[in-house]
Amino acid sequence: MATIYDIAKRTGYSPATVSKAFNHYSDISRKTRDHILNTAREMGYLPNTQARALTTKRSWTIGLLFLEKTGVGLRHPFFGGVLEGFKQTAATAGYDLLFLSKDIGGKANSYLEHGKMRGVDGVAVLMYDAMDADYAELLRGDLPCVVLDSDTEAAVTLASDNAAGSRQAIDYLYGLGHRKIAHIAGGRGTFAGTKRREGFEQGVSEHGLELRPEWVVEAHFDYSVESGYRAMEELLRAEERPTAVFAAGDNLAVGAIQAAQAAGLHVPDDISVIGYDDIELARYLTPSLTTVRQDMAGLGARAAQLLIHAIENGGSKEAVIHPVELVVRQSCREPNRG
Amino acid sequence: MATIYDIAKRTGYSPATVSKAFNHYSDISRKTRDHILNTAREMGYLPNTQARALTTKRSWTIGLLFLEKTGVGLRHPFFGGVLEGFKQTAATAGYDLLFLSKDIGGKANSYLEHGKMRGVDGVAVLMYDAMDADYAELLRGDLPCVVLDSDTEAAVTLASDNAAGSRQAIDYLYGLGHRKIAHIAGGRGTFAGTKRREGFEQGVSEHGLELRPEWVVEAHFDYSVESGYRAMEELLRAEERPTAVFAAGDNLAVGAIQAAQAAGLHVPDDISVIGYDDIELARYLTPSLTTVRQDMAGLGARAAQLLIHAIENGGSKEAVIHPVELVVRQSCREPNRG
DNA sequence: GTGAAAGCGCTAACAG
DNA sequence: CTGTTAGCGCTTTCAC
Repeated sequence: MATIYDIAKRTGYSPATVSKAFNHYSDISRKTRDHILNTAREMGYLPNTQARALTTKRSWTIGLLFLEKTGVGLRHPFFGGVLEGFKQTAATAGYDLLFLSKDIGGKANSYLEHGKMRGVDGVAVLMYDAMDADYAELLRGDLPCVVLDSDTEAAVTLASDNAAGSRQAIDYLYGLGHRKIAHIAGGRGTFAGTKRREGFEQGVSEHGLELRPEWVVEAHFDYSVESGYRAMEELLRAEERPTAVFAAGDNLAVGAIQAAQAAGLHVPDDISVIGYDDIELARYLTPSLTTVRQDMAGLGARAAQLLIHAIENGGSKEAVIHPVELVVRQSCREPNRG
Repeated sequence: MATIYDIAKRTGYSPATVSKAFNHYSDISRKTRDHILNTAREMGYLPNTQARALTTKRSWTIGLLFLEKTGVGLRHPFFGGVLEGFKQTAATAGYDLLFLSKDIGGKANSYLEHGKMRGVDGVAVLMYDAMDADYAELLRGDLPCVVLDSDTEAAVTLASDNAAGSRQAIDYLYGLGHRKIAHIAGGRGTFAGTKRREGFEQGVSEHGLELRPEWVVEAHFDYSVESGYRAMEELLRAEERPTAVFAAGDNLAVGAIQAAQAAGLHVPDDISVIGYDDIELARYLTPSLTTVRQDMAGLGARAAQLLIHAIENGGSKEAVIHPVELVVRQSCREPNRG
């Protein structure tokens, strides 16, 4: 691999001048620059980012944090969408993405250590476990961070408008005539889950509806179809059956619908179900799923912007809210007047 | 950040000795090593991987290649699963994962350039576009590569047993009594799609079944639900309607079922549908989807092993086949004898 | 067992 | 405008 020394030798300039040519320094003649750049191209020169990072203390790398528990993170369509948006925006700004783990071949022992060893410029926490001490350590550290769906004050924060989304869902169900509304919650320890539950409770109480404890069941925190299925089974054991269910995620809603059908109920005739996310499949289910759409790619892109801004300009630890949108399809209808 | 010089100063040893202590050199006394390691820990020392990579020419980084077209790669549950398995295995072996793009802030112009600039030790091609010249350039380059679902001879290759999977699907349908079997293919330019189509054709002809051209429709290469929907619409316009459809992906199958239902058909009573992948949702659909299961996490893990082996031992460009498994659920039944 | 010295490829003052 | 020098943090001969 050619180095700037090779180019220097070939062009007759010094390595320093060659370096300047690549870094768009102004104090270099246009002619010299072109000459250098051209021969660099001829020689197939590629800058060595490691060497550059060593002196500049800037790696142009962003660390990515996902929950490491199996089946939770990358497998979920929501995070796939977010990651895609994030990656796109980061790449355009010149940043590469590197996954952070706490145990990388036994070398690093925490996310923070891993990030520092690798010299990442910042880290994006796309999914976290609030119970995880390593996550807290990371936020305490001095790396710029953006955290998705969190309310930490230790970092820039980006959340989808969980409260408003839940409210819209409840308002919609209420508008259809539902008075017995249940909730499949996203699991404690999940910021989004908590916010959506709060939104649910608030909506229900503002409409003066009854809020039965047995109408709120907590799914496992993985937002999986299976968790939704189980939660719905539990819901259906309630003394009085709700006429509508607001699930804190589309996967949960899918499981819920499945469980309802397995119990001999028809959705939406016997029970309405509304989800949250708007995953690709939502529109193709039977019945197609009414849900609160999160702009996944947009969230990812915004997260990347926020992090990059924090990296490049420092700046405050703001908390940004990203809007959501109710998507009406066919899994809800007016309740049975039976 | 503490460096080995700081540790050297503090312990009284030289930087060279400190370095040796970390790298498990044998010519260093146990006592010295422990002393160095302990004070390193006290000082919160973390090795700088960039500096190390600069001298060793080894970054312990693997480049990851996904199709960059929106909505195709990361969003697909199959790749989420594969990536998860890959990540896990790579991390255990001490490798970090970095996404490769062809245009990183206008600096690199191809995957190969990007990988070389970053000094990755190898690259995993998890999804590719055979038409993409940059992909070909990458394989021609001197970086160790593993390619998923490909038959290139320029790299280690790992494919799920597409032929056998398709055969199992066809055999199963035949066994149920189907004689008019259609195929929604995964799109030209996709190795897996091609193999599955071949498996289909072979199975059909070996059973002596009619192979009508209008019973094979090519979906868009993105394996999306929408593509499946469109393909099924086309299939249903055929002069004679098939009694069963083998779709080259679960997403395609979901779309196909949806389209069938929209056309007033009942699955599986009027038409059977079988998929390929076994995504999480498959079991929760109505009807639950009979499909050919790919071991996503296993594929990812195996891909990582193969690549790491190639990196560390060089070795031949073998082609590995990963087994699949038919999962019978409720989207297929014996054809209507009407 | 240990250390001195050189070098990986690049950038950042500072001179000229 | 261009070049000299020093150094980023680490590893690697090769002496001792």
